[in-house]
Amino acid sequence: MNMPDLSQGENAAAVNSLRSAILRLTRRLRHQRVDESLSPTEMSVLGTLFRCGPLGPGELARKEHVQPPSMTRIVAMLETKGLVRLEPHPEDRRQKVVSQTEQAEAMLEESRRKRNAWLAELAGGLSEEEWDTLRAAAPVLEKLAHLPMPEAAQR
Amino acid sequence: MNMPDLSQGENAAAVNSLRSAILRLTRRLRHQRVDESLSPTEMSVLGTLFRCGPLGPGELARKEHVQPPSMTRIVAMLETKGLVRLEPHPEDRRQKVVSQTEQAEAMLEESRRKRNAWLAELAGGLSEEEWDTLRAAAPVLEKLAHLPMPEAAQR
DNA sequence: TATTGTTATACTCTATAACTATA
DNA sequence: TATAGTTATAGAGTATAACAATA
Repeated sequence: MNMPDLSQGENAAAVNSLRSAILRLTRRLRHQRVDESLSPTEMSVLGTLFRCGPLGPGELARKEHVQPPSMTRIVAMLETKGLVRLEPHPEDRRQKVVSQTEQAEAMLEESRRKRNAWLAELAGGLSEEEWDTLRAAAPVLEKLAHLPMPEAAQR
Repeated sequence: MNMPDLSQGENAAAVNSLRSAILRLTRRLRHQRVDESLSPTEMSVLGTLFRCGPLGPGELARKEHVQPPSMTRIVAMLETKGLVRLEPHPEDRRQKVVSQTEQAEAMLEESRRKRNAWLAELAGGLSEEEWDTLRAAAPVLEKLAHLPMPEAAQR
């Protein structure tokens, strides 16, 4: 196992700070999201479908770290809003396939436009160096979000 | 206003990725927190009191990006658990002052110990360079969480 | 009249348990 | 028996609206 010789104390402080920042950012995102009609997780699911293509509800649930019944609800809501299609799996009749609609693509495009406007405003508050740092951190945070967590976390 | 000449497209992609990573991490934190008896926000409030010293419920609510009634509930819960003291303000009888108890300090210490064990396990999944990136990003994310957000976000 | 905090209430998101249908 | 998904239900966390006390 790759186990670098790192300073535990500094990492603990970093994770501490990361954790509270992440919590507060989540609360801000809930209120200041660019699209009022979609919850953050619904947006996240659309993003996943955009990146990965059609997926089953179960696999979506695993990717989003949500339980299957929650994903059932989320997908149903997205279907009601016309952003997602729910079709039977061609080979296994137990499974279903969730895919984006054209409307979802248009919505993602519009949302992207709004996010750019939001960013243009926000950019005034961060220096270019700070933005560099965030750009570098984004993929690491994504990796962290997907990393299999050791059982030790429960001890 | 400090407005660096930055590449909008790259920042939009970074924020997009940050957002979904933050959402997923929040869900994981909810389940894999080191202290089972405290919600993430309760932990965050204790951390803020530790860093800033005694504060009023209103100021705590602003710092945590929560509405005042929510903070009333959180503080009441922490008081029930013996982690916080709620006293009248010496000068203004409308205000109250929330402060840590000795028990809270002991709990934070124990929680820090557990977090170190969790980190020792987690370290196997990230390279030293990735940890460097996270350490650098932590203060920027904290800043982002506290940045006054422009009205443009609602448009 | 403005400010600090609280009470009462409702909503959103997510989870667990039990169930159906298919493999 | 095992797997994919759903239904029914409950819980945690937060918000808004209305209110009380003090400035």
